[in-house]
Amino acid sequence: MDKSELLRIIGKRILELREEKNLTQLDLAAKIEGDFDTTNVSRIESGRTNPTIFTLYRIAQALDVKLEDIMKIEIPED
Amino acid sequence: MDKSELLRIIGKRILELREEKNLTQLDLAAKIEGDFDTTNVSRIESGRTNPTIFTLYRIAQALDVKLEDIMKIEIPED
DNA sequence: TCCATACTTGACATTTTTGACAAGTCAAGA
DNA sequence: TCTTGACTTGTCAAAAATGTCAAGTATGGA
Repeated sequence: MDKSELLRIIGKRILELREEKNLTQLDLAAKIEGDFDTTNVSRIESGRTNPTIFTLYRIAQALDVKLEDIMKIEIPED
Repeated sequence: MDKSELLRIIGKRILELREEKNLTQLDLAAKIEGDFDTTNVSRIESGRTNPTIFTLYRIAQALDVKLEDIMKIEIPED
């Protein structure tokens, strides 16, 4: 799996989790610890950025899920 | 959990996985797809840097574990 | 049609990761 | 002691994430 595919999958997973909670990007950004903008949510969900683990951790916290839940992705065998 | 604690935990987990496989930092760096230096392994294992998800993914691949296995950390309740 | 909401996209400055190299520490063994 | 291997730490440039704002698109409702 290449970088862009990984980022798309992670982003899609975050989008799914956010929609499960019925949150808008604005709601999510507001729940995230520290400064966070809907711009970043959009960029991450659409796979246009390669977030750091701390950024993902803050997102996981705001979504009330574990960090590993965001990583539970069906990784195509290479 | 604050940022530095998260990074220390993730780093420790990678160190554990690497030692389970009896790899040196040099071995690991060499197995990682694309360019990777032992400097980076050291910085990540010691929690001095906040790696991107793609970097962690490449490390997971080199360690033959799933990305989520690196994230399976006992998260202290806040 | 107009408006509001939700989201995307572009631009920008700041900060940080990444990749590379050199030098330093530290421990084990000849 | 000297050397080797493993790892750490500092510096540096290049690339990229982050944070912020503004503008654009799209949809649905009044």
